[in-house]
Amino acid sequence: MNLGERKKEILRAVIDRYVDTAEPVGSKAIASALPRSVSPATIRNEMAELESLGLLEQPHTSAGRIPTALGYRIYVNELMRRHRMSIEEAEDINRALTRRVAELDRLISYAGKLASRVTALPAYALSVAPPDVTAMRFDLILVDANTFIVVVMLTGDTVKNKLVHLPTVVNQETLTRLGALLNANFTGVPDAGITSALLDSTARAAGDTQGLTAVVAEFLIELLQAPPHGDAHFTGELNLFGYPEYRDVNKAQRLIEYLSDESELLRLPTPKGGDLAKITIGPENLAEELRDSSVVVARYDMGGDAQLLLGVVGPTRMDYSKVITRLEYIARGIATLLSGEQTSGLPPGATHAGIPPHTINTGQDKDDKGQRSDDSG
Amino acid sequence: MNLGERKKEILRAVIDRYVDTAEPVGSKAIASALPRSVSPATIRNEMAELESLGLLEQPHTSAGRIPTALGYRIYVNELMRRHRMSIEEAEDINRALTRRVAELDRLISYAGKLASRVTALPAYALSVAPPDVTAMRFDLILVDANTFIVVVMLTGDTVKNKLVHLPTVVNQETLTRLGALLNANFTGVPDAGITSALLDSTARAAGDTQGLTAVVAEFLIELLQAPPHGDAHFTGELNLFGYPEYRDVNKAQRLIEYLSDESELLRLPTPKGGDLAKITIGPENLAEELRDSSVVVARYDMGGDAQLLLGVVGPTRMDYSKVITRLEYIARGIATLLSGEQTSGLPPGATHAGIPPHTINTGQDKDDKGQRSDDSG
DNA sequence: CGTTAGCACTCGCACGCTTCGAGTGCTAAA
DNA sequence: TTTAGCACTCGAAGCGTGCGAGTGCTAACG
Repeated sequence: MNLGERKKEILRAVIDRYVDTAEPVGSKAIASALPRSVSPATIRNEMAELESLGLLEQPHTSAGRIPTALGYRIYVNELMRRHRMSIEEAEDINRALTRRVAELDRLISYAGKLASRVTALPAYALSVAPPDVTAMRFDLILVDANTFIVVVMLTGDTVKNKLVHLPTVVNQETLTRLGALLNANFTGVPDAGITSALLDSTARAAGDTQGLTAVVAEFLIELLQAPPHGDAHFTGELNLFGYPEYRDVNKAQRLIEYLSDESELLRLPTPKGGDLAKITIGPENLAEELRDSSVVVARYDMGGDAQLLLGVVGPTRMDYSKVITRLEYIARGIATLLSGEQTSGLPPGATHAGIPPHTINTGQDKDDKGQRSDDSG
Repeated sequence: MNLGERKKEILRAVIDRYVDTAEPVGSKAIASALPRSVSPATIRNEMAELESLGLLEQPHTSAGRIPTALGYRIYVNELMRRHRMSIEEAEDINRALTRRVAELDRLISYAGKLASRVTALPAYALSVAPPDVTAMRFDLILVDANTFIVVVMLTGDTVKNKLVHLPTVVNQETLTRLGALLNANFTGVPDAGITSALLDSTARAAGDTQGLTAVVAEFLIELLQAPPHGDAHFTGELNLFGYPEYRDVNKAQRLIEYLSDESELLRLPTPKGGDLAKITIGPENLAEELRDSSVVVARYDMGGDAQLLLGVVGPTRMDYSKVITRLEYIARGIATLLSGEQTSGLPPGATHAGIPPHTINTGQDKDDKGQRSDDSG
């Protein structure tokens, strides 16, 4: 899209103002907002052209203009000024992050909450685990005659346990033997590798006639499959009601219901390749339910194939620049926390001063001509 | 409150209808709804008296009547017909319950979801654990030179674990000794019993110079304190928007925000003494935020001091009878699942046929004259 | 030829008025 | 004590009007 310089300024001004007020903006307002002094009439002519290019539209004759999805696209790809967080804000986030160092699950969900808070939008957080989670070691702990605990350590420093009550009596010997066999046969084995043949042979070798092997295997399979590809958390739904575009409660409700389904979250747009973030505007969304909302997602790679995805959903009229900056900042902070020391104190990469300027990547899948911009001012 | 028979019928009729329609009900509607045939004028006279008794009110002069909080109170205590669930409904709930047998946390939270679904109201579920959770056994598992897993089994068949990375090297010997000492010194000890003197002596005896004892103790304290008195789950917020009394989004939002705070959930009204359920109507609520909503909560004792609380929050105009029946049914089902077999299949006490008629206890703390009724008609 | 002033026109919105009807209280008769 | 009749109240819905923000078009200007 090659627009004249003035058209760009006008489009940007219209969007900036519309993002602020949620009301159609007229020629007069733009005229007084532009640095160069032009008359409203000139603006009107330009706006008429921007409209015929499909970047602006009028809700009705006699109203001002509002941006179309395409208009936002151009804005995001070419026009948007990179938002810089204030030091206070960065410190606020840092403080929120340092306070919480807990298990992965909680940290991820907390990231979502934090994102929601700082963007004033509903947010979600996904940790996309490497698809090849496997067990690393097994321990079976005899508690009493018919109770034992299975402790399974998985790749990624995750430990899970389960208390098993049996209708029959177990002895330490069987348990020890089974433990050794599990460690020998089941570590490093993916979901699909757990065949009934393997189960049978293990059970026989362990002298297990009580189905212990099956119980453990079932638990293991549950662990390997359970979060299909990671944890999904969605929070901050209520923020939606703060925006006039969701004044219609049913509309908001439909959206929230859609997003409350974990499996849908996993299907949301994801930044691919070298992109750190992805903005999907209104009708660019594949899901019907998102067609008049936008999704902004930041990705952070946590070593291996593990990724952290942190996203928000909101009206197409959102402050993409602020949102994306904040999401990236949090994702980076969380990821560094995870990969770095377990001790508290924010890792250097996540301090305000330490953030390097970085690419805004706002890939759009269909008819994405690969525009990218590194607008640093 | 001693009302004439006809006044009771009228009050009941007004409430039944208002619960249905959410609109002021007039004399004519009542006249045609009552079994005995009376003219609207008579009803009007009676309604005027009910109004002067403070049981009904008029939103404005020329509208019909709506019940006051006191009116609901009388209704709930004396007039309400006990709702009987249909077999289909009971089976629906049974089915939902049998499908889910998981860890306590999840089961409780699932109970909330289910309650919310069957009542079409926001719901919460609390498992109020006996205040005396303690550790029952410890196991320390050496993973590699500077990593080990702590497995703690708590009262109530809960098992928790934590992976500990150390900056230094541990050996199996230290770990074994520490494990034995933990089992000797820390089992059955409540939160407050974990003194630094105990820590010191244990560490010394174990030959622990690396602070392992402290790490484990910290984890233990976290476990013993963490859920101040159990887990709280709140779900189904969105249901609120289905009711005209929460058409004002801000009002709904305030309520939801209030209830999203776990610590507030713990402070909600609780059935005490012999009561199985408690209904708190509008201004009877202590919390300002609940003053124009009602809370219905069912309790189920799960052996020991452990309780399951299952509640919903909604407009004062709610179908108390249906709601209370359903909550009790679910609470009973869940509690039986928990205390009963781990295997699936609903315990006998929770089948439809098996539910004995039981007391409706709708205690009201202030000026509760102890009315109770076992209206089984 | 781009820019701008002027002007007629459009159209949503807020305001005030009217009508309608459900429901009431009161009175007087059954 | 109940009921028919009646005047009255008052919110909700419908309708016309005026207002104002904003537009597109035309014609003049540099």
